[in-house]
Amino acid sequence: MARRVKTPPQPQSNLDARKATILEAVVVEHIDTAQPVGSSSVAHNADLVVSPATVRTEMVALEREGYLAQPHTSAGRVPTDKGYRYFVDHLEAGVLGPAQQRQIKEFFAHVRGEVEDVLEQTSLLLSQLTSYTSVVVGSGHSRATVLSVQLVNLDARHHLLVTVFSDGTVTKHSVLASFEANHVEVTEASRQLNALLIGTTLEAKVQVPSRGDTVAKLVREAVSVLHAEMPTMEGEQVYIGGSAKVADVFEGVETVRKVLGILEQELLVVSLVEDILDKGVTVAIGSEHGFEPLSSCAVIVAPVSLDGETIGAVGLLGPTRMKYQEVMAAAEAVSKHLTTHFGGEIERG
Amino acid sequence: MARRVKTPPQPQSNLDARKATILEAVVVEHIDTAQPVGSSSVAHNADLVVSPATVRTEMVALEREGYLAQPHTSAGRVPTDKGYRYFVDHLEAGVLGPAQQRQIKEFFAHVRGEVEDVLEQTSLLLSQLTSYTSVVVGSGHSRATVLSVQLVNLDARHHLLVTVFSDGTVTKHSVLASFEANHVEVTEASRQLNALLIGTTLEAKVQVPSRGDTVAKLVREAVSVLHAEMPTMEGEQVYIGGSAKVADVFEGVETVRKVLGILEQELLVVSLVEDILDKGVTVAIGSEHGFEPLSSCAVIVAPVSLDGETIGAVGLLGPTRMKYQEVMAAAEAVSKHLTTHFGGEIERG
DNA sequence: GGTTAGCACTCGGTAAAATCGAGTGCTAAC
DNA sequence: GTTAGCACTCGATTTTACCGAGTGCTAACC
Repeated sequence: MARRVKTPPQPQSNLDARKATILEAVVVEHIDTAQPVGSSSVAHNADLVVSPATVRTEMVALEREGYLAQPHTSAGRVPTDKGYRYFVDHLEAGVLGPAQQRQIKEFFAHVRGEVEDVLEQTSLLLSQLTSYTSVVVGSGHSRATVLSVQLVNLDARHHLLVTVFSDGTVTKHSVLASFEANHVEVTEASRQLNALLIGTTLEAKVQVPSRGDTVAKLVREAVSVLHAEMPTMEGEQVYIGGSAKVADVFEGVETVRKVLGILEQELLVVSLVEDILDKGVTVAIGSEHGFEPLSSCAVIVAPVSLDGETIGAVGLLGPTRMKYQEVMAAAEAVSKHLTTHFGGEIERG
Repeated sequence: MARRVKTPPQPQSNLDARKATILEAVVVEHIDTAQPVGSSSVAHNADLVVSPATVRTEMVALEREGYLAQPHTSAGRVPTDKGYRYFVDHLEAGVLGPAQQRQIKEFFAHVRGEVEDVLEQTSLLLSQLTSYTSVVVGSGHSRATVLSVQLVNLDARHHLLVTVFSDGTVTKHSVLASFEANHVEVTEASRQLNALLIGTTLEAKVQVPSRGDTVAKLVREAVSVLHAEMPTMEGEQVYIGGSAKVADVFEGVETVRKVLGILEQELLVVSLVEDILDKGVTVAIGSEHGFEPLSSCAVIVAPVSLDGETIGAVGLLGPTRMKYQEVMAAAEAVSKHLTTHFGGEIERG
């Protein structure tokens, strides 16, 4: 679909050095204190050797250009989304603290279990690491091929279709037949399904038998149930870690409520993360993601890829005044580790 | 383990009719307004034909007996946990509004899909119905027998053990072997596993082959991986619906944070619900569940059973001043529907 | 003896007033 | 272009006053 052109990586807006320094100082301090920042604290701060008055003049300019805003006349300045954007675009990559590095290493050295478990635990790790709410998305297995199919009968009419995919995911689907089938027939259907489906993707059409016998009917039923899953894009996995952090990190019950409400709708979250990823961006600030209820949030995402293909993403959600450098470093580190974790798992095998 | 004796069903404390009426009036009004309740509003209210002064005298008594409390001298009274307890114990069963009844019927008429999906959706239904956070717990499948096992090989050393249980659950476990195995061996191991495990429960010990060939080693490996799951009590499913409601329903960021934090630890939630269920109770108010961080919460649970056995539970979590009657009715109705939904599903089969 | 009207009293909540001070914009001098 | 100086603004905080809902007590009432 038509999307806005990918611009973020090359910052277009240019500020002279001093304005940039001032803007940065304001952002840094405001992230730290959550308070509007005044001219004098900026002047005293940093490598600026100018008076507050000069800073003030510059701030007026920055405000006119949309980088800063004033909550009210006699208050300091607060960064706008555009201000944060500039800040982030000009951020040199941060380095993780040694403790955090150790924690990540420790985690990936000891984590084990199914992919799903690893992803879930990773989301906890991330939220612990950053104190923000984390989102870990594993993409669907539309590309995966079928490794094995099995029809298990629960009773005469109820069967369970269990499918194993090449990416290690397993799905189950109830198959409720309008006719009875005995054990032998189910086993035979299972055999035929295997012959039919192994090696195919869910997207592929398969030739189902058109005969009218019980086995053929079972096979048709099973295939249709399996393919019916397709449109729902199932297989998308989402793991949200540290939703409680929302209450810490946002002020105002209303905001907390809204954000929690969004987080509950996991599909929404997935599409948000994928949207951001599509735009080739790693940070979406405030209104940038075009998602009104989250206009006071910033979202940081980092893709997890395997063989050059994106197989998932990790994301972090916080207020616009979030600790970008730290969090971006954490997201990147974890996504890298995830990549090698899964990559290594397969190569080593 | 030793537990407090099951008392709640037969209320031991007896208040004379008037005190009871007053207590009830206070509870009702406080639930409605969230404000301390004064003597005059109680006197005007209801079937009491006494003056505020009399009500006051009674209130002093009720306070002395621990049913009411006064936030400060010149304020009205607020129910204590004990007060709520009395109220709940003497509550006649409520009736659901027609709209809600319809919604529930509608839901169960149209819901379909796997058990897991139904439970998840049910948790959403419950929270929508009641405006509180809901918890739906499906108990583990320790009692279920194995219907089918299959070992699928991903590559020479990685295999996936997929097990189908009689209750319709499916589990998968990675099996990482220290040796290589070819397709034929894996298939054979799969066959032997089936022969070995079908019909057994996870608790049962099975006789594994002690030979040293690849197939036997695979079988041993697979069995041990499968049985290793046992102690973790896996199979417990939890679905939490409407966690965002927490922000609406509790005042004070601190409380919201605490409750959300608890909800995140799903294991904790399960054990809480099961604990309450164990005590034979359907409502746990404030400190009754002995779980400090939730001391400002009330939890309502209703078991879901099948063939006389408890297979799960639905729960609702709100402030102690929650709408008990409504919520209990909703919980009961939904749990009944769930029971028949699953019961019917199997019988009809 | 239980009930009630009357009354003094308490004390949180709200509102108005006073105060403070961080921060601003402007101007004039450097 | 920079800066010191200054009047001004305006949110936040504190102070004070006040209101009134609600209490507990007592004395009268039935």
